[in-house]
Amino acid sequence: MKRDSRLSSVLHALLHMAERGEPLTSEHLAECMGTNPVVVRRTMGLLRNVGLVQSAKGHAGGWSLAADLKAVTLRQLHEALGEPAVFAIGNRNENPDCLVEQSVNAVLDEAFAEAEALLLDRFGAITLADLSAEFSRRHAAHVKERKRNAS
Amino acid sequence: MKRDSRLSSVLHALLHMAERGEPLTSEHLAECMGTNPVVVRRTMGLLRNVGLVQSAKGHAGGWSLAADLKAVTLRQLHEALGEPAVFAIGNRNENPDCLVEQSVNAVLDEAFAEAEALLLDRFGAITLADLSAEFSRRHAAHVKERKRNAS
DNA sequence: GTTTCATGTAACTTCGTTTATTACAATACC
DNA sequence: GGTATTGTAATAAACGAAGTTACATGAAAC
Repeated sequence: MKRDSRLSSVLHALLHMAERGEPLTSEHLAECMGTNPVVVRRTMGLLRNVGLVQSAKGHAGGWSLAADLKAVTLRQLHEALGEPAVFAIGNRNENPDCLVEQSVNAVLDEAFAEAEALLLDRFGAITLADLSAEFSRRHAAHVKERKRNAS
Repeated sequence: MKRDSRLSSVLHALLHMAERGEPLTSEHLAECMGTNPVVVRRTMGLLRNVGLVQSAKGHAGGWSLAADLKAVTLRQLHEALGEPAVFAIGNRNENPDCLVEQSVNAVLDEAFAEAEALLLDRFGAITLADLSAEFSRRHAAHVKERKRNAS
């Protein structure tokens, strides 16, 4: 089953944008994410629709953040991407006549709903600032490690 | 995103098998599930591999339950099906060099792991007997409703 | 023992979805 | 004006899941 990795992609892109501070072109982002500039524009366009980023054409144009890192949650991003299906597993038929299947669906749906609620709740509690902090932590550890190896 | 509905399918099939008590052919099951006999054999074969059902060739052959309804959990079935990916969302690259992406992955993975643990936990607590009971409840309600409408 | 019914399984095809690509219009800056 | 960049439609490619065909195997009926 092929997974939707757009959330992961945009997070990657947004953090790079936050690091840099100047607009990054679709081409640059595409290269750094191993994809295509048009795909980047399509995806980032969804974030622009809800005001999370802005884009500029022409010289020195590109994409830049339009919101405070502390104010953007993963849940917002998930919603901006159109709330794609969370699960790769599901019912065969959502509205079956068969009572057996209806029973199966009801029980499965409940379990899925709980797990989805938990996930979205977690997403709602994680901000871009949290991710940025996680990066800083890893970056510091990385630098320290490199230093140790060099000496 | 296309979902893997095999868990839903096999539950449907297993409950029908439990209702009937006699072996059901792949063809019968396929018809009642809106699919193909070969697909049924492929899928049920996975359950046979772990001893949950048995199959018989020839006249009066077919598929029948080989375990107690109370002893079979959804989690076992999920495992028997090869533990297919639960989520339709995931990381773009599981082992990136980029520290930014590593940070993103780490945070996302943690959230997914929690939600998956919850789901599998729920699956572990639901048996075929529970589903059968749910069906009986719905069946009784259905019969009652039909009676009421007829009078 | 031959016919019929059913599973077992490999190989192939079809289908739907997602992603990538091409192409070109629109716009901003120098 | 020329160049860099986004915006977007249309198309192609890639992929995986499901469906299908074909045939071998085995068990029961007659």
